[in-house]
Amino acid sequence: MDKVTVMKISQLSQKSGLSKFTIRYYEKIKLLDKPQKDQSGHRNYGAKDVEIVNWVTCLKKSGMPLEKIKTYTKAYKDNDANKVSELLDIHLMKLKKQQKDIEHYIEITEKKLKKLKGA
Amino acid sequence: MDKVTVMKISQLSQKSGLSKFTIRYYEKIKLLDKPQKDQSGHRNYGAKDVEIVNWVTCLKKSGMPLEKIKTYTKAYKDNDANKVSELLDIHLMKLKKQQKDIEHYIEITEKKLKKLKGA
DNA sequence: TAACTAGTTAGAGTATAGTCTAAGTCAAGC
DNA sequence: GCTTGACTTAGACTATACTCTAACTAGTTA
Repeated sequence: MDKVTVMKISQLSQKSGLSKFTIRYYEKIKLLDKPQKDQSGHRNYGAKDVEIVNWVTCLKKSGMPLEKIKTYTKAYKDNDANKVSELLDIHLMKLKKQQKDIEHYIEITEKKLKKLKGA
Repeated sequence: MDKVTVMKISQLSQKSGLSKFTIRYYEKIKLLDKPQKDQSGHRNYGAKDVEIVNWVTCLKKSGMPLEKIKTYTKAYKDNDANKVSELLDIHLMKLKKQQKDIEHYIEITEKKLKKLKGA
């Protein structure tokens, strides 16, 4: 049998951009599952974990609080497709609202700048 | 002389959407100036204060931390137009990055949803 | 074998941004 | 003149999300 991608916490940290502290913290608050450990008790992560962590980061960066992300990943792990779509639909609406807000803030900021530089 | 708009903290709270606690908190951390007080020691706010608070809210909602907002409002009060434009330019760039990121997250989310609903 | 590196744990500490409480003052209406 | 309601203060408390420390272990390298 050939080896599947297996990595320790440092590599997952590098790949995901999250610190080792944060990864362990996410495990502590049960946002991430406890991974398998090797004979020394060190965490072993695979490609699937990278995928999950990156998706969590995506949700987090778009403003979803960790508790909500937890609900989402739970539904995901439970294969509850209905719940997942429902949550993503809501998330999508929020993103679109955010998009509008930011557009608005850009306008305001540009107006302020124009006024400032014109004066 | 006719009366200029004068309001107490409750009305400023209503007009701005910030809680009374938050307004006093912003004063405490020196984000907002101490307003004038009436004979009973109650804060009096004017139209200019509403404007400032709304602008602070705008900056905050677009992700600027309070400490940064403080720097900005300081430059604004100092009439340091150069500093203000500089800060707003940086802010604008961040907003545009945010806009791109959100666009990206919307795409990802829509893709996930399509996959989920198609399957 | 001794040092070095990377990992482990529980739990303490930090940063940011509020949020609320207790105890009090003051003006208006009944 | 007393209750009611809106205000005042200092300071304690909460929530969210990390971030780090101390004390330890296990494997590798000179």
